[in-house]
Formats: sequence, C-alpha cells, structure tokens
Amino acid sequence: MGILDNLNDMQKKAAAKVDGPVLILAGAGSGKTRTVTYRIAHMVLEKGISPYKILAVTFTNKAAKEMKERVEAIIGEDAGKILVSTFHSFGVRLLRMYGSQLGYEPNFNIYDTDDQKKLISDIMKRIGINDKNLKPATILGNISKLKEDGIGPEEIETKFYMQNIKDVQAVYKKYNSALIKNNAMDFSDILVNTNKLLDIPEIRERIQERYHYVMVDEYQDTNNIQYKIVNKIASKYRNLCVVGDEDQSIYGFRGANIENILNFEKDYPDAYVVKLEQNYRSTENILKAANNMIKLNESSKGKNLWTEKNGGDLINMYEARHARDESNYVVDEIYKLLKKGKTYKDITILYRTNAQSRIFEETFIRTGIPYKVFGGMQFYQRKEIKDVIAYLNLINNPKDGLSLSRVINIPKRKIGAKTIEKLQIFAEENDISVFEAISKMDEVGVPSSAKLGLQHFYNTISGIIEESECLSVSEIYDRVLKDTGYIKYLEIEDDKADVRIENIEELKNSIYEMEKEEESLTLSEYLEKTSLVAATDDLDEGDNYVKLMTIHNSKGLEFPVVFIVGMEDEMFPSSRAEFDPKELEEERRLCYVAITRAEEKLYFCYATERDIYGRTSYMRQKSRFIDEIPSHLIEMKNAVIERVEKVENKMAKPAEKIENFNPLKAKVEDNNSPYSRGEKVSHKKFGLGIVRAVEDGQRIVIEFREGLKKFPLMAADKFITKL
DNA sequence: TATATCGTTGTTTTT
DNA sequence: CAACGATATA
Repeated sequence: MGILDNLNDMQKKAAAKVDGPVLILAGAGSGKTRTVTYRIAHMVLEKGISPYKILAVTFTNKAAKEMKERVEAIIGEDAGKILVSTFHSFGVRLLRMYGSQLGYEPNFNIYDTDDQKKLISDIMKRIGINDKNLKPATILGNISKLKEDGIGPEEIETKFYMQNIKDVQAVYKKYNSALIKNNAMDFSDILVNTNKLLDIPEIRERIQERYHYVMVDEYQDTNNIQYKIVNKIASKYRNLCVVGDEDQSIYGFRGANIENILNFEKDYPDAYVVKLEQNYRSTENILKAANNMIKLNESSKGKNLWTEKNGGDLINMYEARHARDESNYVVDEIYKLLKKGKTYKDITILYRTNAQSRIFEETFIRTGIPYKVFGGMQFYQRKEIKDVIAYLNLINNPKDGLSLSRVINIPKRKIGAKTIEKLQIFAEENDISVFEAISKMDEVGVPSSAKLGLQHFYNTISGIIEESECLSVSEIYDRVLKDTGYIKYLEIEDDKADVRIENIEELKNSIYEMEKEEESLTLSEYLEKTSLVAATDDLDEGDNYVKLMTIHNSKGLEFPVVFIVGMEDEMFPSSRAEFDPKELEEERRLCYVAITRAEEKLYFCYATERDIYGRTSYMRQKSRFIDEIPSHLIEMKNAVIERVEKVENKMAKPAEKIENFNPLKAKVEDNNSPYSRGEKVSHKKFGLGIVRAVEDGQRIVIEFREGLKKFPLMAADKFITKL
C-alpha cells in the first residue's frame, strides 16, 4: 500500500511518473491539486528525493499556500523545504540575490500598474507628447508586450505594426532608464530579469543543480517569458512536469500563450501525457453544459469530463427586466437557498467586469446579506494606502523618485509641480537621486517658498531611514504616520477622512498579522508581499459571506452555488471580442471556467436593460453562450412579461421611455433590413450607436450615448453610416 | 501655486 | 456615473 493508492488510476499514472517530461492535462475539477500534492509526497517519501530539490510554481499565492499545506499534511515538516512559489515571487527571490549583476540593488521596489502609468505619463509630459489618442495605458500595454517578447527600445523595428511607434520607442527608452535609476522593477521586469539571470551560465547552473524537479501549475496561462524561465531551469535534468487545461486559458490579454501547453509534446517528444477526465466537483448536468460549450472551440483538444454525480439540478436561468431586478432576483434566490440549508459562504456571484459588483453590493447592503467583493478596486490601490506605501517605498529605497514625487507634497508642504520638476532635472543632470537633490536645494535653485517644506521633508525621511535598521515594519509605519502628520492631514483636507483613516488602521493590522507569521519581516519583504498579492489570496473558505468576483479571479476555486450574472451579449462575450474569432474563443473558455466552478447549482442571469455609464442601455440580448448550451439542461424561470409587471410596480425609478416605444413589442430582427441587431453605426449628430431593433421593416431603433432614437428606415442612410 | 469648475471620456479581464 | 484633464481665477 503506497501513498499513491489514494488516487484514481489516471491520477496515479500522472503522479508515479517522476522522471522526465510529463504533461498532465487536467480537466476542471479533476483533482489536479490532489494529484500534484501526492506526486510530491511520493517523490519525497517513496523515491527518496530531497525536498530541497523540488520547485513548484503556481499562479497565485493562495494556490502556493494551499499546495504547501496539503503536502505538509502528508509528509510533515519536510514540506517547508520544498519551494512552492509564484513566478513573480520566485523571480524576486532570485533577483534579490543576484540582481546586482543586472545593476539593481537588493532593496529594489516593485511598481504596480498605477505606478507604471504615472511614470509613463510623467515621461510623456517631459518629452512633450500630448497626442490625445495616445494614452499612458496604451503605451504601457505596448511596452509590456515588447518587454516580454524580449524586444528592447533599441530593437523596435518598423516591421512591428504599432501606431505612433516613434513615441512608444522614446517613452520606452526613458521609462526603462527611469526604472533603473529608481532601483525599481515593474511586473514584466521581474520576469524578464529573472530570465536574464538564467542566461548567466554560473547562475543558471546553480539553479539547475538546486532544482532537479520542476513542476508548473496552470501551464496554459504561462506567457512567453515564463515559458523561457521554466524551460531554462528544467533543460538540464528534464524533469519537468506541467499541469494545465487548454480549455481554461483565459489570460491571453496579458500575454499568456496557449501554444505553450498545446506544443508541449513538440517541445518534449518523449513527454509522458496523462489526461484527467473524471470530475469530482460538479453534477452531470453542469458538466454537460460545460462540455457542450467548449467543444465549439477550435483550440480545444477535446476531452470529455465525466462524473459519478448523475443528474443534478437543471441550470436555472432568469431574464430580468433591468439589472436592478437581476440583483433582486439573486437575493430572492439566496433566501430560498438559505431555507434549503445552504449558508452564505456556499454562494458566489461571478461576473465579467468589476463594475458589475456595484449593484449587487447596493442590493446586499439594503437587504442585509453579508458579502465580500474580491478584486476590483483593491485595498492596496486606495489613495491613502498608496500614500503610506509610497512613504515606506521611499524609506526602503531612497532612489525611488516616483514614490518620492507622490508624497513630497502630501501633507501639503508648499512644494509644487515646478519645484519637483527642477529637482528631477537637477538629479538627472548630476546623476543623483531626487532625494539626494533635495539636500542640494541651494544648488538646484528652488523657490524660497518651498525651502522650508523641502527641508522638513528631507529631515523626516532621512531621520526614519537612519533608524529603520533597528525598527520593525510596524514601528517604521508608526513613525511615518507620526512624523509626517498624515492622519491630521486627512482630517483637515479630506472629506472621506473617516473611511480613509479606517483603512489605514486596517493596513496596520495587516502588518501585525504578517509580523506574527514572520517575526523578522523586513521592510523590503513586506513591500514585496503587498505588491504581489492577488485578489483572492485572502479568501478564507470558513468566512460566512456571499463572495463576489470576476470570473478571472474565480479560476482554481469551486463553490456549491454559482450565479453567473450579466449573461448578455456585449457584456459577455465582451463587445471587444465579438469580431475576433480568437478572442471569442477566449471568452468562451472564460465561460467554461465560470460554469465549471459550480458544484451543485448553477444560475444564469441577464437583464434586458442595464445602466451603463449612468445611461440606460435597452433591449439587451441574452448571451450567445446561453444558446450554446442544450436547452434541455436549462430551466427558464420567468417569462419576461410576467416579470415586467411585477417589477414596474415596485421599481422606485421607472425605466426611461421614449414616445410610443415598447421594447417588448418591437421586432428585434428583420432579415430584409440592411441593418441587423447589435450592429455598430455612426450618426452625424449623435455619434456612435448600436442598432437595437428594426420595427416592421419601417423604422430602425438605435441606441446612442444620449438614449434611444428612432429613424425611418428609408431615410436612415442619409444620417447613418455602418462601421 | 492652489483651488474651482467645466467638459470629456471610458469599461474588459490582472500577476 | 465617475475620474481625469484642461482652463480659469484667486
């Protein structure tokens, strides 16, 4: 009786094959984590492999933590010797040790997306790019892509199709050198530089010798640079085990390359391939829905998930008149579920975009349902938190000019944009940090009104830096608040002071928590953790509340009851994916992920009206994905008419109406019409619009920014152009 | 330099 | 609806 007898036949095969390249194609809910943890346990306990030799890479900290705990439950404290880490944490770890070879100091800071955008917009201003069509976010997207494809600013060739290539190139160059000057890395740098380190023969060999066995989870979501990193480390001993599911590849937009998993057998012709198809999570009906949908994807290699949980409830579908009604319906259903013995923590609401959480939050607050939103405007992105973190960043790494410029005038010290610019220019010309430039403010020639504030700022920060060596993170944190008077500043200047101060308290608690777990937590480590947290890292299955999150954030999780809301065309699939077959496939995979999160009960909801940008969008259609599921698996709950009456009676704010227009009676499609529903058009006066209906072949209804408009079809061509 | 007010514009998805 | 930027004014 060995450890692996706890697994089913296929899982056992996957876990027993320890040497050489292994590809585990693990369908949703097929016991992937179980297989991998038993595989590791088998390696250590039965194969005599040193746990130090094992590296397991996961996608989130939560997954890493869970894997470590589950291995520990089988093999005991030896589990602590295995390195289970995310790509980014692994990279940072390496870069703290060897980053000096690339010109970084070990206390480098990590910039998140907001920091990156700020830096880029500063650079754009400085070099005088004020093209309205060229937003920092766009340039950032280009830069990240180039970086991760290994293309430096010098190497951009005209063959790359990219608008404003010259501007991108100029910003890219400055951006990179600014990061280095600031002793900072962005998310891409962490991966790119890790890869660079592995190109240094001594380091590569050291790592290869350290980790004879490499495992990668969620391999379908690795990007090109992660692919390089993994394959470099594993190239010597070739003990590479990758686990994934091509049908769950949903991060294409950030560079994930589904080809990595599809081509594994080409990369390693001797790969041992195992498919895990028995699903332990969901009922038969839920799985059938998922299977039927995903088989429409060309990217799908084809697999057939099966389960012993025969039958099960049908998928419950509800058409709401308005998004408000949708959330009310969900609340009604939650109450029913509670009566049937479910608790709040069994229930999760999934949606395509973060903005959708809002209406549910309002409804849950009104009805007293406990809930928690994961992701979205994250804790660490809030203004007050970013301010305090910026102070800590600056103390950790005084070269960080970006963090400096964020807080130099917060609280107000009479230091304006002009003064900061002068300091920046001086710093650049003399090749020193901005912080150092402050100490030479007489040479810089700052306005005399700013001098006192600058001096004060400088003294405060350098005072804390001097002492920081012998202070804990929470002590440094206290010093920052006290010495800068930040709380007082909020009380005086900020009308949301109470909430912000509460958040700052919460930040302090989180520091305490971390220090409890790790006594010798350094400032640098703390900051690293805060920049690499994922939305669901702090999800605790024990807490009793309804969970709300995007489908992306739900990957790897499972819940007894799942509501997938906003199942409307233009929302899901996203309007941006409509015309691109590849993106549509990714949306479909996303839907597949959503469906396969559910264990027992699955709901689809959509609304025919919904407020978007403060305006109502009418006649929204149910998602095409719903039609891809066999109708006998779906139970339609309410006919729209019946519901409309009910809702109109209780709606506080009736939906806007245009004269003589009844959305319910309007003919939605007309095959003889030159226009079709959902088509995007442009109008001379009203701008962009979407065709909502063609009435009796006579009139066309178009939704514009300022609402619905009707035109006689005959005259439409004069004003309207198809896009 | 700091604030007030108006107008524009946008929304996928995230480590 | 917000968040952000540009412009005006103290």
